[in-house]
Amino acid sequence: MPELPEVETVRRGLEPTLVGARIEHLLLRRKDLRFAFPDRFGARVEGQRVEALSRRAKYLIADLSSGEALIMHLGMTGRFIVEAAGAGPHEPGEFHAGLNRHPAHDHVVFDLGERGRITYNDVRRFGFMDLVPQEQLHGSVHFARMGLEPLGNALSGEVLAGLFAGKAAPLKAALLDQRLIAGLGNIYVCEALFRAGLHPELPAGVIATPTGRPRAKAHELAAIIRDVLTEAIAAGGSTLRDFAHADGSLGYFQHAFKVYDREGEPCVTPGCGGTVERLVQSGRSTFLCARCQPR
DNA sequence: AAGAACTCCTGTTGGC
DNA sequence: TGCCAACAGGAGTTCT
Repeated sequence: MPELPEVETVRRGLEPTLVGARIEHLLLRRKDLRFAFPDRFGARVEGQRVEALSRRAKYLIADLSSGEALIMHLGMTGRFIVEAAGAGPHEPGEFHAGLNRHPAHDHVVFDLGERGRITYNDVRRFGFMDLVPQEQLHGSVHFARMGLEPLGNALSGEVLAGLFAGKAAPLKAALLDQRLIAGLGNIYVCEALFRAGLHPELPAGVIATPTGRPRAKAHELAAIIRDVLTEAIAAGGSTLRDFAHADGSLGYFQHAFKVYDREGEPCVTPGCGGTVERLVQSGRSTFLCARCQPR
C-alpha cells in the first residue's frame, strides 16, 4: 500500500492523537506480523508516553519516554485506525465497507486511555514493528543501509548522478532500490519517469554521464522526484484499493496519475497520441508512454 | 557483486 | 454462475 506520501499522510493523521499520549495497554492479537514482535513487547511499551512521531522513508518512528524508539512499517496493506475514547473494548466485528476494513486483520491495538485507541490492521501482514534504543536508531538493522531521504536537501542532481553512475540496472529498479533513495515505490517511480521522459528500462547510468544533456537529466529527475512526492503528500496520498487515512478518509493523488494503472488509456501529453502501456520488470508492473519515454 | 527471481500473506479481479 | 490464475502500494533472502 504505502509509499512515502502515504506514510507521511498516516504520520500526520496519527500525530495529534498519539504524541503526548500514554500507552496504557497494548493488545497483541497474534505473535507476529511479517516478523515476530520484539521480546517483551507489551512490557516495554505499556506505561510509556509517546514524545514524538517521525518518519524516515516508509517507516514511522515513535519516540517513547523509555528512550526506545518504536519502529513501524506498513508493508503493503498496513493501516492505522484512530478511534475516540469511549468506543468500548476492542471487538473485531463485521467487514466495514465504508472504511474498507477487515476487522479480522486487526493485529495490534494501542489503548491510549482518554486519548482513545489506535488499531493496526494489516491483511497481508507484510508490515512489522520493532523496538530499538533511540540513540541506535540510525545504526539499526532497519536504517543502517538505507539510502537518502528524497525530500531532504540531500537529493540533488549531482548526488543522483553519483548514485546511478555506471549502473546497468534499469532506471525503474534503481529508483526502487531503497539503499540508494529511500521512500519511492512502484507508483511514484512510474510517475516520475513519465514526467522526466525517461524509459524505465534504460540503464540507470544514462543520467549520469559526466557532461551534456544526460547530466541535465539527473538534475531534472531529482527535481521531479521531489515534486511528485510533495504533490502527493499535499493530496493526502493515493487511494487505489485499501489505503485510507487514520480517520478513514481517502487520498486523492490517484486522480493525478498520468500513467500508473492506466494501461490502454491515451497518453495525457497534449498532441502525443500515444497509449499508456504496461510491461513487467522484476515481476512488477511498469506503466509508461513509449512515445514520451523513448529508449 | 550486481541484478533478477522467489518468497512471505490474503483478498480482489478479470477471463474463460 | 463458478473456478482459477494473475495481480496488488514492499522488501528480505536466495539464486545466477
